[in-house]
Amino acid sequence: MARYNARESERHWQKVWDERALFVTPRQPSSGKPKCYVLEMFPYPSGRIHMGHARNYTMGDVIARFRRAQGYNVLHPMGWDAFGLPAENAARDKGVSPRDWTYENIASMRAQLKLLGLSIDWSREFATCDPAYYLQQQKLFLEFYKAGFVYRKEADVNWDPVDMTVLANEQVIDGRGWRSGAIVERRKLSQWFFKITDFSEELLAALDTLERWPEKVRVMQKNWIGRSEGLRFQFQLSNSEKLDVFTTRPDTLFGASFVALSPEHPLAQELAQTDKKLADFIAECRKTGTAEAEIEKAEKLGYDTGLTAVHPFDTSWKLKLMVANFVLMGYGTGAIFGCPAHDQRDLDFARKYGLSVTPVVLPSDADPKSFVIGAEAYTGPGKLANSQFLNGMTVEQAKAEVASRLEKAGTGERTVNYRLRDWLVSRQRPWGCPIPMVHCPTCGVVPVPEGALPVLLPEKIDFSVRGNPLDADLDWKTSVCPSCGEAAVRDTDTLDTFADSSWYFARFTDPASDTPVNKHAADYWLPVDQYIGGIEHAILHLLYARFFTRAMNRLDLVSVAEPFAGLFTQGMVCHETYKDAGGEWVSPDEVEKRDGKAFLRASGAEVQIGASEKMSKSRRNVIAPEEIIDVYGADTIRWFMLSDTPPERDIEWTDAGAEGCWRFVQRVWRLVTEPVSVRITSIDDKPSGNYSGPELQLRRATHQAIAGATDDLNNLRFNKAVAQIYSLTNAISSSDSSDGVIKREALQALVLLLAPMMPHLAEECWRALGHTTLVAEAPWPKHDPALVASDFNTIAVQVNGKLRATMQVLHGTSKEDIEARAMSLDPVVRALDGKAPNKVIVVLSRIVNIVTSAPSVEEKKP
RNA sequence: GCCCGAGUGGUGGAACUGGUAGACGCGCCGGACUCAAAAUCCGGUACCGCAAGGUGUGUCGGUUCGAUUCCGACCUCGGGCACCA
Repeated sequence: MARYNARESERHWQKVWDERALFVTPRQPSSGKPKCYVLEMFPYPSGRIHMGHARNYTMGDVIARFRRAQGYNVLHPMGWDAFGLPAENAARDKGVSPRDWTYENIASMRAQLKLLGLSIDWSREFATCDPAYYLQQQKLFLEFYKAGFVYRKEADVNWDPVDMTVLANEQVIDGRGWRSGAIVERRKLSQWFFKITDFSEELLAALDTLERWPEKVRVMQKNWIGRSEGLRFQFQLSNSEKLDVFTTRPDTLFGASFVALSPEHPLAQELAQTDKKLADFIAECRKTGTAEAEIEKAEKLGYDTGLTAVHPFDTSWKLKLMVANFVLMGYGTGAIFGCPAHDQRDLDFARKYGLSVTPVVLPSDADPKSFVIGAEAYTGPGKLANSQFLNGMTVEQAKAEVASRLEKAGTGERTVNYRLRDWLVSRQRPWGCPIPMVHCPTCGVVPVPEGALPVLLPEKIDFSVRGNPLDADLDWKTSVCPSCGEAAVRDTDTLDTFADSSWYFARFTDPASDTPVNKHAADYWLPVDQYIGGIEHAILHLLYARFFTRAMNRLDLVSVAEPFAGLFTQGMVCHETYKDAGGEWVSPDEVEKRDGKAFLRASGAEVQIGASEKMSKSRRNVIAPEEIIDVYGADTIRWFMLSDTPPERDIEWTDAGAEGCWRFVQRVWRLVTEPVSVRITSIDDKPSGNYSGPELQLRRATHQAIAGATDDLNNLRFNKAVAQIYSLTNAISSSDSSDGVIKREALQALVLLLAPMMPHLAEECWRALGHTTLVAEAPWPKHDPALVASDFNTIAVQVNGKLRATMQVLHGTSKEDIEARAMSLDPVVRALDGKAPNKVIVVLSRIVNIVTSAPSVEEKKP
């Protein structure tokens, strides 16, 4: 029998699926079927598909094919997140246009993806750099603008000096730009923002409704939004101004020993105008970076303004007004009152400047007379002390009391503060969606009228200029004011590319719509039932997409508020790393492995085997998917990605594993096609009547595999579904049954279960079994519950909790009979050694535990 | 520092609501077929022990007839957040 020729078969079946437009989802999906929208995070067209893509898209494809077989209307589209800096860098380095570079990459990546045999509806494909797409995005931007979800303001922003653009807070990691790794600088610029903070509360609250999201992602978003409840109130200052502060600990107000402003606080700035030393101090503070390490070792520094603040409950009590480097302008009001006894930062500060430290919350076990604060602030619960009318209250009671008194006095208000800040979306980059705004000297900022859209990018972008090429392109930049008709200039910034990916899933539901979203189509398909991608987007993309969906929902463009009902974050693909004697990274294809050691293929010199790490160019441990497809075929790589490792964990690519997958492909093919004494019968034959012996055994294995694999796929446990299929394969090849009908039933089930995972092999086997239809169109097999439950149970027999024997017991046997049988077993008799059982526990169909005596104290000790 | 998650054979990993720890894969060992090899097939494979048996799920303790699973403390690794008042 000929070996399975993956290359030929895969090409053939891909052509057949394509010709029959099998995966093209109709515009009018058949009614009466449930819908299922399966989506993987769309790729950036870097030029090549990597193993991470292969894993991601294989998982999505398995779900899409599985749901299709189960009778769902499935939507499974693909597109390209096509704006972004790599295209600009390529353009600058190679002198090509970013557009050509991007579309060429898309063409080659599309071809590579198609080799994987994915069940994708390619008729819905688009790239975010298509003018047809960004036209709709500009419309959406203007709708957001009209609704007040977009605004422009001057603010201190994060400037990435390498990528030459501003960045959103989410894109600054440890003080560095997320792409370039450059330390970001602070600049005061006028920029566009999306008002994501309007949605803080609902973005937070709705996290609890996202039951099919990983807990981890929900926690990360929760922390990022950072809700804290507290009190905002006013201090009367000695210069007769008023100062707003925010606190989460109003209960500690009688422990206050100073009031502090952020160096960036307007009042601090104002005072600095007439106070040279303060101006110097503020300048000094600005120098401190925002990187983690710097903050860690940064000393608490303060400057006494000479002003004082009046304590809200005691007009004779004056608190020093300081400017302190650790007070952030971006949180709360940019001003605080310091209570050193109960806040570590305030304590460090107070010790340095000799300010008073009065404990006002005492732990329940503390002696009020002797309780003092040492080097550590006390932040735990307790009773109030040294606090006039608050004395004796709990922290909660005192918080409420202070809040209501200040609210009554009209100088305070209970508020909720969020860490989340508005999303800065302006980018000083030319390869992005132009912001459809015009700046007119007389009318100010004016939106481009819808009829004048799209604002197209220029045909040619000149990268030789300094700064943003769009800004330097006078032809492009020069425009007229839509309002007064006079000369004006375009906004030369483009939108953050994360905006592009914040609504593409809605666009896929009708990519030809002449409005951003066809509400009818979107309402049918949304939310995405299963979204799959990397954990690295836990905050960035996933938070932005949630915001966009909510904003679109408020504008009645879509009915859903949440875009992704189910989210799955898959692990990375790793590979061993190698270093030569000189410490240089060595690529796996230069390496030969023998006896657990690695040698250079060329010279035979031994190389050091390092840790398994994420495949990356810098470590040279990349395996290209197309090379594997070329040797073994797509089904092998797909099977590898699904086997063994749970999908959320990192998987290690190994040659041995790949060969094992390839051997399994051949094994299935042999099993289906090899000549056997019992020729499997016609496709219409179905098992009937009662079977026993090997026939019953094989039928059981078949139906258990169907039940198990179905359950595993429903729960995205691909590795376990794979194990079920292996078990069924073993059962078929070792079966003694000579009944062709039973064998056909088993083989068909095997092929059907295999179909979502190894679709090409499955088609080939399906045909070999005599079918003229496609397995891709065959319904998912159903198990017979009677065959999954066995008549017999294997019951474990323990003596004093230790396993001594097992026995086969007919279903329905009484406890008494089970106990009697257990007692008569040889190993049990031996273990009992004449002792009478004290107690016998019988759990039907599971276990018998014979206890001779309650373990004495001695016995329990080791 | 705070918040998550994970520690199981040589290895990737199974074990449903506490009930036979190690399914399934990889690797390894032995055998068959072969002149030989590849491929394939059969058997074995947690550890100690000839066996009976004993020991084993990061460590220590607890609850229980029974704990990988529940509780407490700790150790290690991974991830996230971090001057957020």
